[in-house]
Amino acid sequence: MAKTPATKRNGVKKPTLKKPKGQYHHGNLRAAMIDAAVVVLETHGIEALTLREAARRAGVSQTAPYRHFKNKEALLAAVADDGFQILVGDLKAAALRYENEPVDAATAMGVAYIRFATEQPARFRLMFGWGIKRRHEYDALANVTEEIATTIEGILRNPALGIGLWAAMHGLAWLLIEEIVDMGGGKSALTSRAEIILRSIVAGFEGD
Amino acid sequence: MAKTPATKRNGVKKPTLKKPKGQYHHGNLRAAMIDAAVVVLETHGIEALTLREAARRAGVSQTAPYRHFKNKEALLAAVADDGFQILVGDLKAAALRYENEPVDAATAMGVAYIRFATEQPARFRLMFGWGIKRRHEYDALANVTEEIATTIEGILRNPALGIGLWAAMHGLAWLLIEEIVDMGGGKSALTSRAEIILRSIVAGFEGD
DNA sequence: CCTTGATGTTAACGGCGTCAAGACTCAGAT
DNA sequence: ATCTGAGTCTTGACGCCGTTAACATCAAGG
Repeated sequence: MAKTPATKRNGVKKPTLKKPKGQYHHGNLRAAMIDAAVVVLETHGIEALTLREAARRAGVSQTAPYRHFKNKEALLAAVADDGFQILVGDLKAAALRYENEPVDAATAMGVAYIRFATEQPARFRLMFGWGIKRRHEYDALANVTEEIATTIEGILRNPALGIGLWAAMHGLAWLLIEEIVDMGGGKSALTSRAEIILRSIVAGFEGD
Repeated sequence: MAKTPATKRNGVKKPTLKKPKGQYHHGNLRAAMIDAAVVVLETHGIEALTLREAARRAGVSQTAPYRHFKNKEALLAAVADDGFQILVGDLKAAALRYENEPVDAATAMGVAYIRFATEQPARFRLMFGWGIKRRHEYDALANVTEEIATTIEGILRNPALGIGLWAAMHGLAWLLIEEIVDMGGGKSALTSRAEIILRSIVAGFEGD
């Protein structure tokens, strides 16, 4: 949904985090909870992300969030959806830079995908590692994953292979953030090596 | 480590589950805990997998497992490692069926990978969705992922692309079990469609 | 001003992971 | 035969968690 973006990609100001003390109402607790959740997620991992901790950081009591989220899962869904909005924006931007050049466009999308994952690994895991039934209970999530699929498919000459491209991007991202494979070097080395792999996969698709 | 397999792949008998009642000692609590954990995992999902529940199913008190596992995470690691042993066996068997035919062998491995994931999705998620630091704290896990990597690389003419193949297999498996993409049809249709995608990726690698 | 609905607080419940202290069992040394 | 000690399991307790119920506060419109 991301009705309230709260903090932009490189947000200049964070309008709402802690409740103005002395005031009974917070003002924008929903957004503040999402922000707090994202911070906890990336700094202390998902196991440290508890409803109570996020509420503490927002400066409200532990049960206040229930006015804005049905339960903990709903907060996680909001955080995930927020991330998906950013991701889909990144992917579209990457594709747009190489119109009519499928191989370059697909490779750029893959690089963007992997950059997102490595920059916010915990959030990325939350977005995709969630168990089955959940996802379909939140319309926003189902919609945005659909959007990613069509974005990817729109790049290739043979859209049916979109799944393959997504799978390759996703698998590579996942193996990297879980540190199951490592590709040596710093961040730039990682990106360039990932690009090589992605390009060879895409080339296979495009018959080049 | 999987020192005590407890239940074989298609285990004919389960020697140890509940503690023989009236007896003080269980006899094989470590294996029984792993078995119980696997059952809970696949029937009620990972969020239902608690130390106390597994202990209940094994018929012991909630703290008995601490004699065999340092903490909950150690139990999960054992379950994961058990799964990895099965997976690596499946992969090697698939590769062995098509010696000297890289494309077929790699495709077969991919199919085996996806079959494992779709047959035991919760366990598969546990094995790979674990957060970073953990994995390196358990030698067995680091070793077996290494083994998978070399198994995959051994198939291709250009071993450097092993990462790409693993990524493709893994990503496809993940998108399927999370039901982010669906490939229609029943199980056999899924397998055959997955095979097509995998083959086109592998073909790109092998320059065929 | 007074009602009303939205938003926040306090108190409490059961379940969880974990620790500390004690009870049971059994193999081997005396 | 008995003692002993290591290994195993139990009971009891602690703090944290998600969640609910009952109550308090605030903002806005009649």
